[in-house]
Amino acid sequence: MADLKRRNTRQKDAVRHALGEAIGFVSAQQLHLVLKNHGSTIGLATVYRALADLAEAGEADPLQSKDGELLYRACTTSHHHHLICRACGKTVEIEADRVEKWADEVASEHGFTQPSHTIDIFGTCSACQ
Amino acid sequence: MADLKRRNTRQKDAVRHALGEAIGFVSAQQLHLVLKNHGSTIGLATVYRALADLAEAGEADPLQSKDGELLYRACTTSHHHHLICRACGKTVEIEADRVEKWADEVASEHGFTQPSHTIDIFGTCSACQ
DNA sequence: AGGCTTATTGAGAACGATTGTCAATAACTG
DNA sequence: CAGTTATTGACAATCGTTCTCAATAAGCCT
Ligand SMILES: [Zn+2]
Ligand SMILES: [Zn+2]
Ligand SMILES: [Zn+2]
Ligand SMILES: [Zn+2]
Repeated sequence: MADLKRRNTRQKDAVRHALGEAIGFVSAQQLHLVLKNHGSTIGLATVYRALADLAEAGEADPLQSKDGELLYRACTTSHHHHLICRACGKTVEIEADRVEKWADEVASEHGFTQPSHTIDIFGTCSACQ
Repeated sequence: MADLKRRNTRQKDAVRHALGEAIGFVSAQQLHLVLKNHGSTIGLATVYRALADLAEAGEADPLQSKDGELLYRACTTSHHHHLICRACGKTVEIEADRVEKWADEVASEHGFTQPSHTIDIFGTCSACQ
């Protein structure tokens, strides 16, 4: 389990940048297409690996889409949740200590430890009515 | 769009029953294996179709697992959420009007309509510590 | 700058969950 | 019971993701 030394590569930076430009949550395949269209020769597997790394580093938030795809979004590092437009993907970050506390309380009330949670809100944004 | 007439089949009943026996959330493949082990000759595709039907009818709750699998559980028909043990899958149904209201308010505060949400709590249950 | 070590890349194969195809079967109707 | 057609089951096909592995290039040390 000797931790391996991470290297900074031009590819990982490209993924980070493309993710930052994206509007809402995007898939690895979408990002790969965008990068290709911009002239990059980056491989699809590399995009998958870079996104997984960014998510582990807290630089990206992962989201299981309704149809089983794994989507990512560039995010602030503090814990938060998302309000997502079903039509255009526009996303608002949500913070609510009350709900965080509620989730942990529910867990401990039932004798569950090491609580974590998944909370996402969906809707149609004002521009997409 | 002529709605087609649903038929009651022995296979769908078998899936419904097997789902009821299951401990927590289970996958179509798991149910298929269980049914096979009990002597059934049901096809895998049929299990997938039956579960999708049950979910649409509100008789089962779907859950996207962390690793992209679609899991199901026999549930009450009223709206609720789940507290799930990461180790053994034991599941507790949670109802909390406060949180329901909060989610809808967050949506409307940001101009989002037709709100819906995904809320799941995970932890390690007392038996699995 | 030059050379060494090894993490990272990219192309393609492999994988696993899910869905589509289609002839055979079996629910319902009357 | 006979006719209509929704449903079944075996298999192929799809799709997102991961694996494999030889080639490349970061980081490090002269
Ligand atoms: Zn929108
Ligand atoms: Zn939270
Ligand atoms: Zn448990
Ligand atoms: Zn709810």
